[in-house]
Amino acid sequence: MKEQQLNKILTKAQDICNHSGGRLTTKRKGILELMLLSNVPLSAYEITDKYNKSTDSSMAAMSVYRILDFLETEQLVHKLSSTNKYVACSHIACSHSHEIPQFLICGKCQSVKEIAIAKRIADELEQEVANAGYKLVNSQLELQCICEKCS
Amino acid sequence: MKEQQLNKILTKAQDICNHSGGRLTTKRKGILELMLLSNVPLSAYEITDKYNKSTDSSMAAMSVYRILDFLETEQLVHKLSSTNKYVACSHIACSHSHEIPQFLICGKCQSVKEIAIAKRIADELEQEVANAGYKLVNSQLELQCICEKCS
DNA sequence: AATCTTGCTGATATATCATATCATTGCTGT
DNA sequence: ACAGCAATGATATGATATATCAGCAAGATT
Repeated sequence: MKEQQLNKILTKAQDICNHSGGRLTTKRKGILELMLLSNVPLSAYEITDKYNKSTDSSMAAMSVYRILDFLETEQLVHKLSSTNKYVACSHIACSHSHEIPQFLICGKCQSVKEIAIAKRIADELEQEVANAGYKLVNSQLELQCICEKCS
Repeated sequence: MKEQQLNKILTKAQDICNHSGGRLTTKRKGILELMLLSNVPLSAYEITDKYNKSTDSSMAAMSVYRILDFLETEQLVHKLSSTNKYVACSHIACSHSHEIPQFLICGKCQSVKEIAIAKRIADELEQEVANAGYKLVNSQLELQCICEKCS
């Protein structure tokens, strides 16, 4: 990722936080930056290690979990519940409103692509769920895939 | 669940294991039965506790994990990776070949309904994934819902 | 500016989920 | 009966996540 692009995203993230009243502190920003620069999802403990190594700091994992909670609330990062890892949102700098995220997770290299599926499919899925008597509350999908490079 | 129905399922499970060369031992059968009788997915440690209470036994969690691995391989149980819990397959006694399971997980009461979505939707989903350059390897979906009773 | 309030972080403990490894038991086929 | 292999026991440890209370820092109120 180019530095210019990174800065643009971080600035937008700052805007989002300002707007919601949250504070994008130095540490929170540091965690977000680190996640934006990672090609793969990271566990909370991996994030902790990376952060501490990159800053000669010693933040506890506990703090990282709290910061991840915050960033999730601001929709700046997503948790992949199938792998217990976390990724930066791919669409922070996009102006359009956020779609419900869908993740393609490569089973070989662990890379993740965040896509938006056609609304029609999401609707059909919701209809199927409704047919079963249930109401869909969150259609975030985590799909186990093989990426282009690995296949 | 009626006892007659439970026995039918357990007999079918026995058949499946015989066919694959696996052994449905007393303990494995006990764990499967316990899971079939549960209305909600259970964690490995919850299964361990239930089993030990129901039999004055003291199986270690380690053994339960191994047994769950076995039962998963035989497709008698499924793991819900979004919640780290395990459920008995709803279709053990069905004669038709197994579809890829899709789970509707109630966010309030934790109950789970295992459904098969229309093949057309699955195909469309796969096509979208292909458009993104990825290849779908496992389309098991875990959908966060609210069930009829809870809504 | 001093104080207050709130939210952020530190620190520690503990709960929960999962795997590694080696020893022992017990079926199964010969 | 015996050898071989699958299943289980036993113990240790790693990985993920939450609870709780104390201290600190930034903006709000006076």
